[in-house]
Amino acid sequence: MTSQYWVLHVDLDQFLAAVEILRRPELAGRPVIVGGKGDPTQRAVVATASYEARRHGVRSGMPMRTAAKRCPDAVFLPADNPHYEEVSEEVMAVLRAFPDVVVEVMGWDEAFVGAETADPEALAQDIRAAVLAKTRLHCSVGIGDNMLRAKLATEFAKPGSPEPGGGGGTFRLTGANWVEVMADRPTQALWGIGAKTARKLADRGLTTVRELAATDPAVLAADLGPAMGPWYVQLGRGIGRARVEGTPWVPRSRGHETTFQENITDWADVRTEVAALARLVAADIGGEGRPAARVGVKVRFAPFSTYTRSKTLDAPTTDPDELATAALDVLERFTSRRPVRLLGVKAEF
DNA sequence: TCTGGGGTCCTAGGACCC
DNA sequence: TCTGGGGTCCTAGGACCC
Repeated sequence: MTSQYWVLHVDLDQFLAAVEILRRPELAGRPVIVGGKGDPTQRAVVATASYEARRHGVRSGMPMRTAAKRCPDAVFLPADNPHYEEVSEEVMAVLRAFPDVVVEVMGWDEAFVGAETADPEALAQDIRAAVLAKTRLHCSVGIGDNMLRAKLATEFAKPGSPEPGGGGGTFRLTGANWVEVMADRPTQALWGIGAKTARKLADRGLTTVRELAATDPAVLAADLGPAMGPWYVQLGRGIGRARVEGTPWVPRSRGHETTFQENITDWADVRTEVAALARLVAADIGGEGRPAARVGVKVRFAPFSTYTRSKTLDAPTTDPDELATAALDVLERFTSRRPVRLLGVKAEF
């Protein structure tokens, strides 16, 4: 066997729920739902549902209230982000400990691994075994000849995948089986095409990956934008970035936002909250030593209409007073005084 | 289904400049 | 003066992802 470059996509199974079950083993086998403050009557959404909860139709992103209706017997737990961050770091350290691999972290619970190997399935199994041994967490690994295919392959590796040959913890998706596995699926199965774009494509007669792949990129460029149009066609053809990048990520922005349990009706309170959010952001970017060049404010009025305003600062700053003043200036550009559901402040570098 | 919080990138129009 | 063309920055919004 000859060695070649492979992309592996490592994705922890039901990460937040699995971490909580490790802390409280008596929860094993029970439907566990992690999200918000763990109170299903509050304004919050599900961050992760255990497989048992998913069997009742609970999904991430679903309002906690809805989850409670679908699965009243579930154990609801608050999201403990600092802990998940710590556990995630342990997992990433296990990946980085493999010799001659490049690791690109995509979130708490997933990462790409680039490696030169003759046997990517063996490497995938080694990774799964090492992660399990060192962290007691299970993961699935997608194997691909680029990042797009590796990422999509993971879904077929996951426990319970109905794909023939799938569900076994690893799955390989390359140019060799792309058409067989993907061509008849809806365009939304692709990583980067959501509900809105899938509908736009369907309006143009493109419902399957096969149809998208056969489209002239120039036609979609004129229609859906010079970058996005051709990119969608590339997605349909299974084309994506081939090399995993190990260089550390430099954030472009840093922000905080809050949804209030009760809408705010007094504009003086809105101003107070915006100033507080700006100081939170200032603390973050001050700690990172990166001054903000722009400040943005987001306001979501009840029931759910969202607007943003922003401005470029005269000079970049990390000063909390300056950032709070700038955020309040930007806030003044909102003229509506309807009840406010959410406020956010963001710094751009 | 009464819809979190953290982000990224793209698009398009207008301002402004040469 | 009825009027070019290119480039860049600013801003708001949209879509997507974890």
